[in-house]
Amino acid sequence: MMNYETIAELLYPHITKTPADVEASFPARNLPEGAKVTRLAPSPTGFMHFGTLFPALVNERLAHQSEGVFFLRIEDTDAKREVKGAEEDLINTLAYYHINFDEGAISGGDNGIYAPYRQSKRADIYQVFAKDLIKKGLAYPSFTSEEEYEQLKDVDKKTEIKNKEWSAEEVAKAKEAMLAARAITEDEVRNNLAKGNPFVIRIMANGDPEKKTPFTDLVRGKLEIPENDEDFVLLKSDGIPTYHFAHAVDDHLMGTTHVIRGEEWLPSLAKHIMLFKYLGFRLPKYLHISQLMKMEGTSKKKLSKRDKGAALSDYKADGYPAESVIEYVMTLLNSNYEDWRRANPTLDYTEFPFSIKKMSVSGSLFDYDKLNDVSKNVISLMSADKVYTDVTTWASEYDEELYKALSSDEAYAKKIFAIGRGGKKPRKDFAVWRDVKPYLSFFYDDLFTQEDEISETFDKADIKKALDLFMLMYDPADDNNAWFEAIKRIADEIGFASDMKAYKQNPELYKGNVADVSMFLRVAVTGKLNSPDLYEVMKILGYERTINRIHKAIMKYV
RNA sequence: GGCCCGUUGGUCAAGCGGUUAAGACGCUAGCCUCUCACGCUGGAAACAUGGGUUCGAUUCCCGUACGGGUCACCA
Repeated sequence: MMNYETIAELLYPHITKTPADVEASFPARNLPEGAKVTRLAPSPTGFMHFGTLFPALVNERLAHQSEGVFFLRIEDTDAKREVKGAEEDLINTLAYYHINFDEGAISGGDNGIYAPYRQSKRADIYQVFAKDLIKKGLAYPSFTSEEEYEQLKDVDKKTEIKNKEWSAEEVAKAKEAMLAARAITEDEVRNNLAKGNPFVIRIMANGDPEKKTPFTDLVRGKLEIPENDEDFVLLKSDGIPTYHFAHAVDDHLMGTTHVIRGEEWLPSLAKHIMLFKYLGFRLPKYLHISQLMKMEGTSKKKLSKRDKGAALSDYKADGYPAESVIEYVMTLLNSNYEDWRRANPTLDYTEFPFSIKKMSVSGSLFDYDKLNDVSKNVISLMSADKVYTDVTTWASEYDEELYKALSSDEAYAKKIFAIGRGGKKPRKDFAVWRDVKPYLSFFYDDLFTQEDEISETFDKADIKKALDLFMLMYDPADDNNAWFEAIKRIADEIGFASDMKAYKQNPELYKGNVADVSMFLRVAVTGKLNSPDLYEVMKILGYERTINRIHKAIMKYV
């Protein structure tokens, strides 16, 4: 007869608290009915990527929309994989995308009554529960010799598993070994401890995978989960828990009501259900978000950290405003978000009634075209001041030349950004701040380049004459109409059609039309065949700069 | 390989037993227009497959195929 009580004491003599003691020090939350408590629980093993932002936003919305609590817990249970600076990057990046926490491991500190929020600092808490499970015969220690342990550390588990195909025999064999390990005796424990052999704590799984547990996932609906029969590890040999154990203990203690995570966790659900049962905890609600995919050749693949577009820093570098990225994520998360946005173009996204029911069950494919379109819309609704501020901030970090130009004359730059902005049909020139420079470089003499030339089909004499005439006729005091009337007169003067309708009916009667005349001017003034409204452009450039540009162009035809 | 999840146009996605199967992005024709960017009006383009259940299946059930996930002292 095994004495579980004794084994537990041998293993954890320094743990004197009971689960009840721990529970008492972490009282339940006092929140209004229906308030959701959610959390983001990242592990600091790399830099922020899109796949973290995705569930982060769901967690944040669901909590704050229900007057609940959203907290940050750092799952730093794997010292080997920990990356320096990752936690800081995580917090900064989340803040950049307006993901704000009510409590947790915020900016280096611990903010909240359930502290600590870093799992590496909670070892004793987990051990209290582990010890209790051992006492109850629901978990047991599993020793490895020092050599075996060293070997274990060298194995590249990830590639090994990836390449392994599990035969039925192997599975049966592993199971047998597991059963043998359960029968560890008090003496064996004593001996191993005396030798200083490291040990892990495993759960004593009593599930039968043939039996299915009905389970309801908030996005996926009714599922059938096979019971767990695997004696998975609860505490690693360093005394730190695995994800599974930490999840059960922490989310219980911290009062998480909704566990929102990626669907890659679905297969582990059986373990978690078992743990909550063994520990006597009430199961939280679960919501498994479908994975974000990317196109690789002809098939879809999980968007992994290394993929282009996965690192959130890429979006910042390209100059996607944070608002655009959030907006795009919202469209991915709730299928009716775009309809709502059309109906409420100026409301903040936080006003949107986020609904779990409208979340996608199948994975979504990351689509740059769509992101760009969303971003263009977002930017088109910004004020010129906001655009100026954002572009300048971006340029200060990524484009010194542009930064210098913009900051040299704030009022001038704002006038440029005001073109076609604020009306019912705003221009949509920018998807990213990177687009800004090529768009407005001609406004600055230092950045001006002659990009396009007038087609050879036009007579150079005509071009010169048109430009000459404009020099004479241009009156910066003219309004848009008067300005255009002048161009029409020039057209008539050089044998081009001033009336487009007449031109279209008999194009052979003319050498060209007003649009062509405008084009001559546009190429002279902006160096490009395409630009925003020329009248506006000239007004912003100012009389002198406009005339200078035209003068220079004329010189080419002399 | 075992287990789990999924499958509506190129992409995202409404739909919840009877629909001309929405909408968005992209592509495309045209209109508007001093060019561009907008905007407007159109167009091409889809229910993976086989069997049930049913008067009737995109919708419900089963199989098949395909795709994805997962099987660590990682999360």
